[in-house]
Amino acid sequence: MMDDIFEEEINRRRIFKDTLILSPHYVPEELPHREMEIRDITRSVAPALRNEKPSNTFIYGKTGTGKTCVVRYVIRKLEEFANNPEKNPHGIIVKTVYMNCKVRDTKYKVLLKILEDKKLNHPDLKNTPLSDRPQKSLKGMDPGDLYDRLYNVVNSNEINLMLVLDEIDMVKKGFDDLMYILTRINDELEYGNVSILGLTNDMKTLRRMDPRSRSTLCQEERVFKPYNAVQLKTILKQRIDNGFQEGVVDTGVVSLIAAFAAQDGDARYALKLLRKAGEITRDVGDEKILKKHVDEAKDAVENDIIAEAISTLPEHQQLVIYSIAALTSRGGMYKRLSGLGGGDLFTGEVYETYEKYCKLLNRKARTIRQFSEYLNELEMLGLITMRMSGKGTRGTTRFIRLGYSPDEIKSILRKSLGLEDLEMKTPS
DNA sequence: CATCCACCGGAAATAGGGGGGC
DNA sequence: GCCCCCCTATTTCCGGTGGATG
Repeated sequence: MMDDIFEEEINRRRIFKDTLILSPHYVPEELPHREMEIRDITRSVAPALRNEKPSNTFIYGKTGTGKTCVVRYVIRKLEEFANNPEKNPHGIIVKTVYMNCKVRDTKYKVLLKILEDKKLNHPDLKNTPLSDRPQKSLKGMDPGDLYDRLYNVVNSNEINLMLVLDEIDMVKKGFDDLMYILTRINDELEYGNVSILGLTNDMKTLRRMDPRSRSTLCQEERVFKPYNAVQLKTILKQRIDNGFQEGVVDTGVVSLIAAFAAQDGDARYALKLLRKAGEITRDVGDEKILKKHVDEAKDAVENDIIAEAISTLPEHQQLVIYSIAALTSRGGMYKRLSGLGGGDLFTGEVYETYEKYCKLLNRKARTIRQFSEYLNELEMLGLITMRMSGKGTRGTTRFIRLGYSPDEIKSILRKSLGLEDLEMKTPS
């Protein structure tokens, strides 16, 4: 009897139906407004089913425009097709390896990931890369050997191998060499082939690329446009139907979320907002999502994004950004000198502060050369912005400015750096 | 105009963690 | 165990750069 009351209560306040559907990695069965892109990429990839090498394809689109989703969808379908004996009576072998180059950021790591992938070490295959390695790792092997292993497994099994390199712009070391290796292997292979799908959200990638790498990678190009508000609404509705209980999300709320996300055309952001708004609604015990929940969710999501970015940074980069935050709230030299309200800092003063925090925490400070790299990386992450000094300063320096509120950043970092008790002793 | 400043960023050198092969 | 190779991260070296200074 009491259980009934509990259950009734639980059901009444139930907001979600299936949170998995709202997770960022979920690939739905239907991808609204990407039908054309799916068709194009399927066409690019399909020759593999005839044992022909697909064109290497370069896909550009800002975050949240569905690149990863579409590509994963297509390669999943491709493999399903290839693994179905009725549809693929000749048993043509198609393998796809997906990787995110944020983690595999060098030629070597990319090669390792390919060779250690389960799909290339399947027991049905001959000459698998790991067959003579009891420790199941190829770390430390010479790149020439890695190349031979790749050649052998592809050649002796006549594999149509498709590599998906997501965030390909993050490959810094050996990118051109990697592209070269992957083209050369096609020339040398007697059977099978290797093709590349490269995804990026950074247009500058193309400019930076060696022309030869570019022509290798960009045999075909696709651009994904940002979603508009109407399209975002369809996407949200689709997830709401399966992810939320009925009646929890009104159309007004959908429009509101779509409008926020339409500024960048970012579907991932829209889904994050939706999910967060649902969580907030559930936690306060309301029955449906209200406008105020969405507003609150917006702040929370933005905060989460920064907190996530900062807390996964290496320690020294955390120290750098902490120094910037500390100086920003204290004013910085520019403000002191000019009396203007700008929050800009000089490279030099930030470095000095960084050194002081290092001393405080008994860490060895990196040299200024390395420090300068850290600044560049922080800028790429959007945590700070920099511009070259113009008139009014001595020499060339960079003005550094925090992208977010210094207090937020300090409080996130104080814990992870263990600065809580030491803060008072900070030298000025 | 010469020179200095304060920093930038490429390249080579070095350190340190693994591993192979004998 | 020894010698050598590879990888990554960091330091060292050094030739710029754009403006300020005198």
